[in-house]
Amino acid sequence: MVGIRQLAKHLNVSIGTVSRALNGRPDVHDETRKRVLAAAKELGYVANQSGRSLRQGSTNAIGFMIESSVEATGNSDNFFLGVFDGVQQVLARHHLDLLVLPCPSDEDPSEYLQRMVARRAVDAMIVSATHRVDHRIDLLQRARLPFVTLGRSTSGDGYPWIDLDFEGVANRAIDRLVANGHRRIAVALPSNDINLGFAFLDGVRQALKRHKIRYDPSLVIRAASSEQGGYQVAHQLLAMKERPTAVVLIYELMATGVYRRLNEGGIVPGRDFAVVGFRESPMARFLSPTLTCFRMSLRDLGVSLGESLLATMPAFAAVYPQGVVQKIWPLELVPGESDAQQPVR
Amino acid sequence: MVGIRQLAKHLNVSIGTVSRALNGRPDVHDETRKRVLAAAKELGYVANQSGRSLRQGSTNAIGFMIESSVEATGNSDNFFLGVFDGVQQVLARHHLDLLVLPCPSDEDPSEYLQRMVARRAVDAMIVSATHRVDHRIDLLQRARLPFVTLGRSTSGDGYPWIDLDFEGVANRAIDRLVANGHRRIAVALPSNDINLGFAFLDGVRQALKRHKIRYDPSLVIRAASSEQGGYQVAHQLLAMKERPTAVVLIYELMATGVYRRLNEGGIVPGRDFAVVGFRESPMARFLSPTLTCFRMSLRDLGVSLGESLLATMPAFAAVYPQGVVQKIWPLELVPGESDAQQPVR
DNA sequence: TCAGCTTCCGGAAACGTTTACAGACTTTCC
DNA sequence: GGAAAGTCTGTAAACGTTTCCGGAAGCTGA
Repeated sequence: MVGIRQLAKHLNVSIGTVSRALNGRPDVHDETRKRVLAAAKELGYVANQSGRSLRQGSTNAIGFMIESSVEATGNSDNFFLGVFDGVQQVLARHHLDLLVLPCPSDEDPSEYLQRMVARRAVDAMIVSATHRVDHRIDLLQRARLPFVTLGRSTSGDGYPWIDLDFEGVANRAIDRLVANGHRRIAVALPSNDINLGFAFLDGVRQALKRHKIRYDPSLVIRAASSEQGGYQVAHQLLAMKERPTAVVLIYELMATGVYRRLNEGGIVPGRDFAVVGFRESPMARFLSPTLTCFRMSLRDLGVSLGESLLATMPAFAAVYPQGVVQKIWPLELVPGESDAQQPVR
Repeated sequence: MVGIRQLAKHLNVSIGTVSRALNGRPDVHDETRKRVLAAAKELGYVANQSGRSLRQGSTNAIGFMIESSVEATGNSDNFFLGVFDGVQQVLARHHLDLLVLPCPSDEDPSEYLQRMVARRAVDAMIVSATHRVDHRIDLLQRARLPFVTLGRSTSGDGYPWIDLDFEGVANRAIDRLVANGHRRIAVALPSNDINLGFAFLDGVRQALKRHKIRYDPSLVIRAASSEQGGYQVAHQLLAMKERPTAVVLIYELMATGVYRRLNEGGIVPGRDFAVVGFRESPMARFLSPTLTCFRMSLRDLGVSLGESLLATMPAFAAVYPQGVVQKIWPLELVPGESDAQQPVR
């Protein structure tokens, strides 16, 4: 493989000149720069990343930590692919690369992150699926590694985050259901302590209070973020003595499972039982009757994450002067038929 | 941040000794090693990856290239999450990390790969979604970077791959449909030149030949790997003058779209029109009537990919002496109701 | 003419590791 | 008792790049 030395020798210039030429430094003759660029292309030279980052102390890469276990992260129906694309769109403007770091399902997320940070393989991080208390945030702050989280947490202080508007979604979902005459409304929540569950529940309780409906903890069902989780939620609800007439789901993947269980019981969503889903996923678009849910642009979310991250990196702060971004990401209501009907009394 | 120098000074030993102790070299006193390990943990020292890989010429990381665009890859993100987990299980045994490299949707995959290879950020690569002719394979061979592809290609020569058994799946799907009395069978294929489309079509034509059914190119519909793609396939089929009685789908994401279009036309899958899907995805499990499709373990596939990759890496060839692995990955038939009925004549 | 400025380039140090080598000390064996 | 072997450690070079620094050459203006 050709290194900068071979390239320099081939051109009869010093390696310093080659480096300056390739990095767009002003103090190199235009003619020389052209020759260097041409030769680099011809010989297929690309700077060795290890050498470069050792010298510069930066890697020109940013990391996006996800979890391999769908259960843990919650989002799944092609959620991440869309977000990656948005992030990369921003990073490409600055010749930064995106490395996705999937935490193995059998490793502790904090330890995994610790390893990745310590390796200094990336200059900054996007961390998804934040928990109520999330040591990863302290860890990143201690390490002084720029980061943005996708989701909030009670840990850490004054760090940048972007969080889907779980609170708003819950509020609007309840509002719609109440407007349709429902009073006994169940909620499906995550089974772990991922933060979005708390935000969602907050929204639910706010809305119930506004509508002067007593909050009944027995109507909160915890389940996994999966089709099966949704099935179990519906199953539990149907088995209740005082059966609720509606359910609000926190995970996009739950909707199909809920529909399946309802169908098995001969119960038609939107006629006999109201369902409000979360994200309008490709899967949700298929359901019949159509699911009332909430729409967002994954790509735009990715762009926003990328820009917020750059804003926290000293090297780019001038270009993205937003400072510490803390943003609630809005979702747009997509009215469907699944919550259209009054409950049967 | 603490480097090996600070650690050495803190322990009053040389940096050489620290390095040897941490890397498990035999020529260091047990007592010393313990002290070093303890101090490293206490000070939170982890070797800087850039320095290490610069010296060793290897990065202790392997890359997994995917494409951000679902359309291009054909797989949903839950497909990859499962595979990642399997790969990591193998890599963890050798302290290798997995970096997922998502090719932006607006960048040419070969150029993206070229960049990643040239950066020398990984020691080896797994490349997914291979095309009929795929320059990435030549590129990797020229660069002498160990790699495995998920999917075959006509490019390159004697390189390791693992490919889902598209041919076998197509054969079995057709067999079942023919056994159920179908003769006019449509096939949904990818709209691009991804290799799996060719393998699938080969299988279809083999099976048709065995059953002495003429192959009718007009029954081959090309569409995107998505719910919408499936919808369009069904739409086209229903509009045909000589309407087929069955369809075999190549992408897991298509099934829901096909069902939706059939439902709209008041056509019941498995009664009025037969459908055979591809992978048994979480989504597929929900469909009603149940979808006839094919099951595989994503995690096992990941493990196999990981082991095949290590077998091609000189440093691990002794541990994984399989040599160049070329493996057809089997899928298990999951009989459903969607193809159960004889066609209406 | 020459001091001062600008433009361009080469030389060399530095980044943080690993590892070959040499050497100090201890043990073994005749 | 001394040579040989074994055990452990320190020293220093090397990996490929970027960047500071000094200096050569060309230009400007008095």
